[in-house]
Amino acid sequence: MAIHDHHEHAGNDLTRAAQTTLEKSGEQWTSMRERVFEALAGFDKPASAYDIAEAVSKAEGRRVAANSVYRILDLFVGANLVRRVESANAYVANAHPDCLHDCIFLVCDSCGQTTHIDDDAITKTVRSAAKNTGFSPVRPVIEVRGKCADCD
Amino acid sequence: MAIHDHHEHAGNDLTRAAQTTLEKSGEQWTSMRERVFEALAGFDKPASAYDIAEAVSKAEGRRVAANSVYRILDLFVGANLVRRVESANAYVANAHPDCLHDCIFLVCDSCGQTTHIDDDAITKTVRSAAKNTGFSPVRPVIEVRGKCADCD
DNA sequence: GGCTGCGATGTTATGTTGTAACTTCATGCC
DNA sequence: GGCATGAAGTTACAACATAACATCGCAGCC
Repeated sequence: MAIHDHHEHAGNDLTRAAQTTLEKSGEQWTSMRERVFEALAGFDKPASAYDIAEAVSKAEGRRVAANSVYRILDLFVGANLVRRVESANAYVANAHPDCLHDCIFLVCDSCGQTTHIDDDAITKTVRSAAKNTGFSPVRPVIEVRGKCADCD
Repeated sequence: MAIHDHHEHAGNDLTRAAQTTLEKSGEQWTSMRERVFEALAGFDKPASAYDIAEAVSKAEGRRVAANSVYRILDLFVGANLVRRVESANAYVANAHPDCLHDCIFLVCDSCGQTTHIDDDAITKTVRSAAKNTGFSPVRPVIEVRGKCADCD
């Protein structure tokens, strides 16, 4: 699937990888951050900040404000632990926070399932097409809306 | 800029082209629709539905609800008169409603200026990468965030 | 003329997503 | 203890989007 090899983390392994990556970037891995990360990783499709706030609230037995979740998500996105799916206003945990990619999301319009592919050839082409028009690309957003194999 | 040649409309010409395209798709070109289209075309960067509602309200001297604007924008997007910039929650008039493209937006994070390129080679590659994973692509969303030549 | 059907628009309300400003809490350090 | 700092809580609000229902205007028909 990916052009190069890298390790895909899952479950506790993923959480540990996230923790390591975050700490390497000089940030703390707090229990609140862990809960947010695990809540997000527990969804099988992109989750909104409010979805996460609700999940954490439930798990926690107390009210957690969306606000706090946003703060943490922003931090996570900056540290590559989490990606934002722009066309869905939602977030997904990054299965390999330890390597940096422009990534491509395939978002099913029926069921919301979102799969993630890395294709550096495509993203490089997009970046250079942008550069050719005098634009300095920072972050390509490449998402494909359509139907997943199950819904098709 | 574009891979193939097509006519870029502007000003009144663009409005007429939009009208023609919309009518060809079996919809009416009402005065309200014209006002919304012209308001959008009058912005030099992507405009939100609320921006447009405000512009039309001002031009009209009466309050126009965002709601009505959304309805018309949805119609326009469906008829290819207008494109939605997902990563900006905003809309732009399509300079050539008469031909259908997956299109690529370059969005400046500083000034909001958004330029539009058509590169069918890229979009075809993206579509086929999606197909290769069993996904049926319907609408690629390809946007590049970065800095425009002026802001760089 | 008056009735009816229909598409467009208006109106009001509400849901969802995202930020801002300020407070409180926990921890480490002096 | 007192204080600095960063995390998290609280409250308020701004921005984006949709839903439900009322009204208007016009074409077709009796």
